[in-house]
Order: sequence, then C-alpha cells, then structure tokens
Amino acid sequence: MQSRPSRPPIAFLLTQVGSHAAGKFAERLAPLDLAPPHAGILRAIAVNAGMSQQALSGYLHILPSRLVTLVDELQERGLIERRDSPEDRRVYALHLTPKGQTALEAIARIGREHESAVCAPLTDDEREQLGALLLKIAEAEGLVPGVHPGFGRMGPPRGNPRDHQGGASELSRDSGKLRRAPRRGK
Amino acid sequence: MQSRPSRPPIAFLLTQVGSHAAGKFAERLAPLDLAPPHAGILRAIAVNAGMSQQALSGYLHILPSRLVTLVDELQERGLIERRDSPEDRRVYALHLTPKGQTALEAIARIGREHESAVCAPLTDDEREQLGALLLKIAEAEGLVPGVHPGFGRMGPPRGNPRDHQGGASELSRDSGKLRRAPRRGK
DNA sequence: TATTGTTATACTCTATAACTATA
DNA sequence: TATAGTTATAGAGTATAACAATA
Repeated sequence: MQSRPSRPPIAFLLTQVGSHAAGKFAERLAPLDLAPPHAGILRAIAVNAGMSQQALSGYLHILPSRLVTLVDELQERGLIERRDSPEDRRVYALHLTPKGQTALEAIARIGREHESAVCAPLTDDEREQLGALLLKIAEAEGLVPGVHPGFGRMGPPRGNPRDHQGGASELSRDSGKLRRAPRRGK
Repeated sequence: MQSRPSRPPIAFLLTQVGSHAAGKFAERLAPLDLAPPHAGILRAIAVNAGMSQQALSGYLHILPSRLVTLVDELQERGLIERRDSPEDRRVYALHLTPKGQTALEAIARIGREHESAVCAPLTDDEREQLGALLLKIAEAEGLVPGVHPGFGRMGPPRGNPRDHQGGASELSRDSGKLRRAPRRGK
C-alpha cells in the first residue's frame, strides 16, 4: 500500500555505513602495519610540523596518556622524531622523518583507493550529491573537517592477539633511545 | 582557482558523521540505562521471539561470551526472559516481558527523535536523496538491513566508571534466579 | 602553582580457549 | 563427537589520577 519502498532510518544507515567504511579503511591500512590513529597523527604532524603532544592530543581528541604509546610506536618505526623544543624544555616538537614522509604518501594512496571503493556504486553526480549532504550534516553538528570524534574507536584488524609469536615487524617498547630523559617514575 | 570548493573525501565524511551519529544515539539511549547492544537485542527478540542465544549471536555479530553478560543485564532488569526450550534442553528461548515491550517502545521513540535530529539540516527531498544513496552503498557492501557490523563498538557514555558508587539502577550480577542450572564450573 | 609528558590503574569491549550439560 | 551456554583469560581502547621535570 505504500508506494515508496520503506528504507531503514537515515541515522541508522549512517552509523552502519560509516562503521563499515572505518573498518575497511583500517583493513586497507593494515599492510603498512599502521592503524587509523597512526595515520591521523602522521597527517597532523605533516600539516603542522613541530607541534607538541599536548596540541596533538587536543586536535585529534586522543588522550595524552594514549598518545605517548602511539608516538612511541611511530618513533620506533622511524616515521617521526621527538625533537627538543628550544623555548620550553618540557615539550617535544614532533616532526616527520623522510621515512615518515614516504609513509604518508603511501597512506594518501590508500586513502584514494579507499574512496574509490566506497564510492564505486555511485555515479559522479551521486558522489557530488552525497558529499554535499554529508558535509551539511557534519557542519550542522559542528564537526571539524579533518578530525573524527573518537579516533581509536572502530577497531582495526591488527591481527589476532594470539598470533603474535614470531611476528616480523612487531612493536616492542624500549628499542633505542626514545624520549629525552628517562624521567624514571618514583 | 578551483570553482567547486574542495570537500573532504566521502569515505572520511561517512566515517566521521557515522561515528558521531552512533555516539549521539548512545547518548539519547543512556537515560533508559541501556546501551546500543541492549537495544539491538531487544529489537531482535521482538522480531523473532523465542530465538536462542546462538542465533542472536550470529544475527547481531556479538560473541556468545559477550552475549551472556548482555542477556544477563536485560534479564536482571526484567526486560527479557530465558525460557526453557521444550525441544532442546541446552538452549534458552528468549522472550520479551511486558516491561521489555514498554522499553522497546521507548527505544523506538528515541530512535525517531534521533532521526529527526540527525536529519534536521536537510529538506525532505534531501533526506530522500541521502537515504537512497546510503542504501545504495550499504547494499553494494552487502550490509544486512537491520544490523551493523560491530555492535558494541563506538562506546556509549555509560557514565564515568569512577562514578559507580551510590548509583541507583546499577547492574549487579547474581541478583535473583537467572538461567537454568547453576552449572558451577569445575 | 600550573603545565608537559609520562606511568599507573581501572573498566569496557574483543577474542579465544576451555568447561558443563546436553544432544 | 558436536553444540549451547558459560567461565576464564588475554589484549586493546578509554578514562582518570598521580608523578617528575619544567615553567
């Protein structure tokens, strides 16, 4: 009796498709041995070289305590550097290394592939429409263009925790001289 | 120099807006003292009364071990019942209680409010367009209409864990006779 | 005293294995 | 032997407090 076929609510479709897209992006990023938060950090540092961990924490909405681990991991891979800040000896100035630049380019390529895959079922006109509509909602909700709320959420498939045995490029703490002073806690 | 204003990639907007919508839904659900997975379970049981926990687990993509806790919580609140299955004494037949029916209606109301809020910046025509475009992507990705991938993700604001002290309606295990046999582990 | 980076701690969700009762 | 529900356990993310060095 209803001429238009019933469709799930838009809010539900947004949650479902958005969650799926996030998961797929994490999958596509996994071959680089990076998770979405890593990619977000690299990008933020590239745009704003020398920013502090505090600034990064506020910008990406990642807690400082979690950022320490993520920055450690990126530094262990040689993708970023913690440089001493000349003005304030408390803060680190975060910078991309050349290797980090290369990684960022790989991430950008994966981002384009991801975009193509997600938009595959749409025509060019439809992509234009969808982009405009999503942007309208994002702006109404006060979302900042380059940041999502809750970066670490929507877990990436970092492989099964149980599979970590002879792993080749696994992350291990305490590999080399990271950070300035040991600052050994009590 | 570019006539069209540049816009973030659609895949990114989807992730951002979808994550935000999920978080808002969890917020709107919080006054009922329910999280999104609880709502999904109630709805699934309403549609398919008497289904087993295994079936529910497969349908909602929640691990059986996690389902035990969620079903416990709903049963403690008197929203659902575990009835003995006459055919197979291993399985529980899950049913809504009258109180569960009432809760489901409250959830539906909240769902409508949520839909209105998310779609607020759009005209009726735009809502129609957006719904059709999202459905197109969802179908292309093989997403099942009523289920999202990763139900428990995108954390709800269940209140700060630290605030659990004199809480009124907090969940406590072992309150009443749940389940069939004690099945005391070794 | 306040701030930056850090460690410690607790809770939640995810994921797997193992176990009991039943088929 | 296989299956339903459950428990135990490990890992990762979220969140807060507290700490040392520095401002």
